[in-house]
Amino acid sequence: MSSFAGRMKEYPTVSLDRFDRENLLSRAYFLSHCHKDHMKGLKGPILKRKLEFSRTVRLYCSFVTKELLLSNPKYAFWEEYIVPLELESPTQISLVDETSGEKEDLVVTLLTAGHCPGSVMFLFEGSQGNVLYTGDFRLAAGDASRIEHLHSGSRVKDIQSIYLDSTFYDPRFYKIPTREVCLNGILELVGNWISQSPYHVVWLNCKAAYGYEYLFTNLGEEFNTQIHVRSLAMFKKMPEILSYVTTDRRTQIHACRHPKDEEFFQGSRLPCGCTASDGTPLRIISIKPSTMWFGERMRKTNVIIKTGASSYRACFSFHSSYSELKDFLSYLRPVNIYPSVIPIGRTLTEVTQIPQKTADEGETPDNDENFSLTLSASLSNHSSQNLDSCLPDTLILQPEQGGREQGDKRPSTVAQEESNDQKELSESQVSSDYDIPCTPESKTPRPDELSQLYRKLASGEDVIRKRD
DNA sequence: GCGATCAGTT
DNA sequence: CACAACTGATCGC
Repeated sequence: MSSFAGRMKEYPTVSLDRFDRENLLSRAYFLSHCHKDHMKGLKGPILKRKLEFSRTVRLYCSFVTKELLLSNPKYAFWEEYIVPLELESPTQISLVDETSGEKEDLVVTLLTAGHCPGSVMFLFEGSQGNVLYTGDFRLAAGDASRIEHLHSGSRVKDIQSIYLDSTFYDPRFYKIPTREVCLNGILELVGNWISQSPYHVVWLNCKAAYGYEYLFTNLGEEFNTQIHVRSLAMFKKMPEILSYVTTDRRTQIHACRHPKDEEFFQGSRLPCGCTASDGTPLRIISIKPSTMWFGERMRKTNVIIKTGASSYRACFSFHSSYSELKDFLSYLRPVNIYPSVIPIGRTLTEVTQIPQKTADEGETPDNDENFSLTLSASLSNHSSQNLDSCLPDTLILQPEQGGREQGDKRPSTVAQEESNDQKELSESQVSSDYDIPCTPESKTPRPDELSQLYRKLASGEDVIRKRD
């Protein structure tokens, strides 16, 4: 789960993967991929209202992410405000303060992230240096060296900060078999089963999320078949996926789902029924893709585990392993690293916090969403050493002063972001509605209304309707 | 009735 | 087995 609050220290007037709270004030939005935990606030009525008034605020994402997003009617209102960008195409974006007219230019480049269809990393280049926001990603060791726009000639660009998918930043997850190794294990298991008879079928027990599509296309290609899924609508403009999926259940490979499938369909059942169209009972095995990891010295890395008479787990990961993350970081050598998630299992060591906001500086929302911390604030000072030794083994959140009660399940540590010029909104304010001026006859705001709206948004005053 | 949030589950 | 999303309870409007 991403716990990133939405803004980067270097370019605080843009928001990424978060669209609520203070992100409502941003001049531009970026969506790295279409998973719901990166879309918080994206269907919010306040944001919708803001877009209707704005001439310059847009959402930037890949073409595929745009398609996936708009395939959900709840996000349809974004259509005219999305600017899809090609991968590997540096694009200049003007960040305009619509109140003052103040303008800042930023160049953004989308880099493939390998997490799910359409997933990208954002490389920002501007007055505050080069910053890489990875979103969620899975890249193999050595991949960073093959990304052109991380280089300038033959040299790696100077990276001020990386906002990192730190899901597996823990030595416990040292090694995760590569995509290819995992895929080959699954291909072999599926092939051995479905070749026995037309009534031998497999059910891929996938979570309801994008990211398994390359599994479907590879299986479809290998066995010259299609995979049964619940809906094709989201892929209708993606022929290379669409051609490998079907809603016709007469196929030997299924990834269909049913709301109650976990309870009833484990092992030897199928969400779409357990008999063939001629009435013959199907012979079903289930394969659950899930993350498997191995220690540094672990030799045996079996990517398929039998979990029952007719059920298996197969290795599959949406995120880079520890060693892949270390490889990525030691290649790019950023000055700062900001982890995007609370580490799983924390037994760890060093960490450097960015300066904390003091408790008496106005209202600080009491939540765990604004945390942000940095490891090794000065990696660049260690240039003569092996950088790997400068990277902390693990990440840990530092205890907050006057910490929480024991038994509180939330992270016991919250590092606040540095205060920006923009005023933070308190929790109660955020849940209220903005009282946005509007011309009754038309959606078009009068010029003074627009300027008034943004002045109010910027000041945090009067915009919030008071509740009693 | 809708949406947000939380705890629990897979 | 560790991720992302669904379910159901609860609360507020």
